[in-house]
Amino acid sequence: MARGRPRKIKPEVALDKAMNLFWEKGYDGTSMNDLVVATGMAKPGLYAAFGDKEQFYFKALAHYFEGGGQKVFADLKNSELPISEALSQFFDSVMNSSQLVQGPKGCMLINTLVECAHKHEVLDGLAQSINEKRTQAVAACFARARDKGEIATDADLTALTDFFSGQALAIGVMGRSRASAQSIQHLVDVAMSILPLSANLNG
Amino acid sequence: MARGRPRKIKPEVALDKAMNLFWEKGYDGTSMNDLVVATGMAKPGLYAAFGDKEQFYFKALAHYFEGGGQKVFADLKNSELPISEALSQFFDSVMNSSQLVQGPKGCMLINTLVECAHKHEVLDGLAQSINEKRTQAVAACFARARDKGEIATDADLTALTDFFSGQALAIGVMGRSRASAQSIQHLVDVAMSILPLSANLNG
DNA sequence: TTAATTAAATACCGTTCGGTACTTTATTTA
DNA sequence: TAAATAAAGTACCGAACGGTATTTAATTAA
Repeated sequence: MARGRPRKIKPEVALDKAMNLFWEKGYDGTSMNDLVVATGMAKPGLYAAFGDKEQFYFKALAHYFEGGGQKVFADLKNSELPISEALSQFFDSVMNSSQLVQGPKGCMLINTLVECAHKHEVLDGLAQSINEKRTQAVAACFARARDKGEIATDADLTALTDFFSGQALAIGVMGRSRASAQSIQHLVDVAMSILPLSANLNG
Repeated sequence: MARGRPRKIKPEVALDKAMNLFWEKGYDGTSMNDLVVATGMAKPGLYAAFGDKEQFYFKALAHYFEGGGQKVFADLKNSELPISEALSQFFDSVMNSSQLVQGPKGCMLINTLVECAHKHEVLDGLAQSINEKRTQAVAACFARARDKGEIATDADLTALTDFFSGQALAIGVMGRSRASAQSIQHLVDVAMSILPLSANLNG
């Protein structure tokens, strides 16, 4: 066993609680004292475990991605389902995450891009990288669909990718601003109705 | 003429400069001292003219709406153009405003919804109200198009409204996070390609 | 049982925050 | 020219901020 006084709180548990607080209240809106209360760790312990506030937020955002988007994006990228079903599953995941009834609202990535990425180079780098991963997952999904003959060969896959990837941004803002579940579903339904337009009619 | 020492700065000019600063740096990211520097007014003058920080931001957001969205929404609502052209103009305006090369980035309404609306009831009220006005303008546009016979009578206008109104949210986040103009244009192009699906084929 | 180790806990640092009291200056009216 | 008015300018308030030095408590290795 490790020497010295044992930890009262597992750092991974503290990080998860910190993530939820940053998610809900944002970077500037969350003070280190708020984090002390939320995690149960004393302030010097937080600095020892996670570094300064910027590094702490960075780790919280990385944890957010690892606990959610990473798998969702991989599922989309690797799905063997028809593209309409793969995208439906993707949007279901995005909606579920952005509309949690209790706890933080919206998408922490989008909150970061809007609130604080432009002021913290390090956070901007991570946020942009996660943002690109989502777009790349959608792109991979369309490339696969084209290879499988589901999509017309003359369809503009880049434009379709930008469109479907961008819908996640709208969903995140709607979740954050407590739009009705119905209106979010409407947005997704209409967006999905694009797909038949691009279908390979010879397939 | 007014008695007493004359104003060094016109309040309307100061409000416009304050709006730009709030737009760029957000509520928590903008300090009263920042506003003193940006407006050229001393701090007690700001409080006398605009109230406390929350009231100041409220007036800045209202000014933002009056100087942009209000006209854009009215144009969309009252446009006699075919709906495809009316919506194209609407999206052009939204893109232009969200992609300003110099100055604030993104859409101040969306920045407000994401960053601070949930923490300030008064700001939330105004932001929600502007948000609804955009959706109502899109709805009015579709209702008119239906009355003119441009849209199939069985089309789901509510869903189409939520979809097109929601695209503005995606555009705002993309502008804020410095997405390429091309990717934003892609999103709009694909979204607009929805319209023929809803067209009245007998019209 | 003692020394070494590690974390908890407290108390504090200088800075910046939103907000205001007070003094000074410029102008109009009497 | 004197009184009244209104804004500018300065200086400051207590509180909260991010961050840290120091002491205390709990555990393991010797």
